[in-house]
Amino acid sequence: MKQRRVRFAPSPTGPLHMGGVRTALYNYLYAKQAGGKFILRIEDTDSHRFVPGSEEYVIESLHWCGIVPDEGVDKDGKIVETPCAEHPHAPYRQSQRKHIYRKYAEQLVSTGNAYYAFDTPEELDALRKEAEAKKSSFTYNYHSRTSLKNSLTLPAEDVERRLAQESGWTIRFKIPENRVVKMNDLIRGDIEVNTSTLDDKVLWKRTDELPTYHLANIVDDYLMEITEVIRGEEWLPSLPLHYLLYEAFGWEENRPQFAHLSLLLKPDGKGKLSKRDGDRLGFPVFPLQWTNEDGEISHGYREDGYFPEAFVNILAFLGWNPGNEQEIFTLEELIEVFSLERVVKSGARFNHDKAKWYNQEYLRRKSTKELVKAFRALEGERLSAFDDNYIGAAVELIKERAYFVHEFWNLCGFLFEAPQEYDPSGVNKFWKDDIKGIIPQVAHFLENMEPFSSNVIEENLENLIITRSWGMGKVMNTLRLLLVGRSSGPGVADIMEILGKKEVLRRISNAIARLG
RNA sequence: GGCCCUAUCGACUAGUUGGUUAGGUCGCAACUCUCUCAAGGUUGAAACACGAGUUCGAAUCUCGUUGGGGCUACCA
Repeated sequence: MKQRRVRFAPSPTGPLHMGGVRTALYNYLYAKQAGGKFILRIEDTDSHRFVPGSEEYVIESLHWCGIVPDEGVDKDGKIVETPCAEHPHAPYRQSQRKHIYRKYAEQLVSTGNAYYAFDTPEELDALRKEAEAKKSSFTYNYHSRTSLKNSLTLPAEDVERRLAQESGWTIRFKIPENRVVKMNDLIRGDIEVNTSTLDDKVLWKRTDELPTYHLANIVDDYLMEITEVIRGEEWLPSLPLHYLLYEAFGWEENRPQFAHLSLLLKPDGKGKLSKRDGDRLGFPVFPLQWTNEDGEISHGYREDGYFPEAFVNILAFLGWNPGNEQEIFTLEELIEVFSLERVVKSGARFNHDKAKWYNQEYLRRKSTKELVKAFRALEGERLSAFDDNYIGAAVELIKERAYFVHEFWNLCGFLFEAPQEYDPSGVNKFWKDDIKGIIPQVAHFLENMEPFSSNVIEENLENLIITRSWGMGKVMNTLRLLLVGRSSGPGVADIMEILGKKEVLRRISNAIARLG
């Protein structure tokens, strides 16, 4: 079997959305499992919508996820522009392949599969508005093209003159009339469409003298020897055109197989997931943070504290499952078990809670060493006076209660800074006259405790409290309040062990002094 | 409007050759553990969109309806 070659082909019109990352991921998994190549190609044939920085954003996003292209991007993370052994099909940016497409577009005209059209955008707009007024719609097709300005209707000399004189003309594909195109999709099975419902799509644009997606895409997939096209469902309606193009070029033998992925839907309401949903519902829709030209910041999974492994896992399970009950998969494991047959056909709704759960699962799987490093990266200054062992003990105490590393400080900051104030409702509830007499006795008892370890503290303290009939809850909750300033948190004995005897006694006496 | 795709708990989904108490995960609830809050453990509520048809028997096959999604640009 020949080598599998798949591609991810985003257009640089802004930040890559998580749905795009999922498409890239599925392509990557498919390629890696088959021992094939994953290619990145930049489809920048729309000069008007180009957004600076989006190409770099795509590459950085994929890199963060560990979805690294085999072809199209060099070791420095740049799109390859000149062919070499590893990147034989360069350039991988379509704007730099313009000369290639022109030839193929004209080939289609000469074989009668396409024609020059001279209608201006304004003329076509007018026709659309006119049709709209009559509650119908204008379509450039077998029916209407006979009455429009193109090389099919105009005399040959007129066409010659226009091609020579006029700067603007487009090339349109001549969709055959009343034929059934039989297609196959790896996920959806057989699909049939009658060509009479299709329109004569523009293949070559007059406005920026570049091919449209349809032409560039087919030519590049052919030239780059792509074997499977795994892309979003929004392309399904143009699949018949793409089939027809392969046929018109005589490339049917080399036509890739297609797989159309369902779209990611809004968590609530209607429609597909969009940029705005993230801000509205409080979760990121982009892998990495993005700042647009107006300075507006969109959240990114990376900056919001998601681990890339978790993000990849979340994406993989949005529209695919392994068929068993395992939910946590590394990239390597996903490569092993992924299959297009198990991709779900209907759209998947993103769920923020489940995404957080995934991150929590990955957080729990991290070693203390890794978490200490991540914690330091986030809270460097506040932790600088403490060594890794101390921070490690703190992390181990609270890691089970966190979804994200950025929650660590709130969960265990009291181990690094003595409380500045005491939760008023806790004070109100616990700091009563009887306990005021008990706490100094407890402090005195702790002074002589050796070793000052969680188990010893727990056991002895419990004995003391029970013997004196003080009440476990009352004493322990008060101690927690005095030690950390709050009435909730980890076990008191565990907190004491990490703080150490000296600090514990200091905090208790400070608290007594402060609270009176 | 037209064309195409799609339809199982609130969400993600299993259920690939028709026969299951329709399973799992997130979330939710209760109980439990417990010095608090989490976490953990146990349990529970929760779904085959609807209508025909085929069949002894349909979540599963067929048709229709309805819902959802996409496309309908000289955007991708």
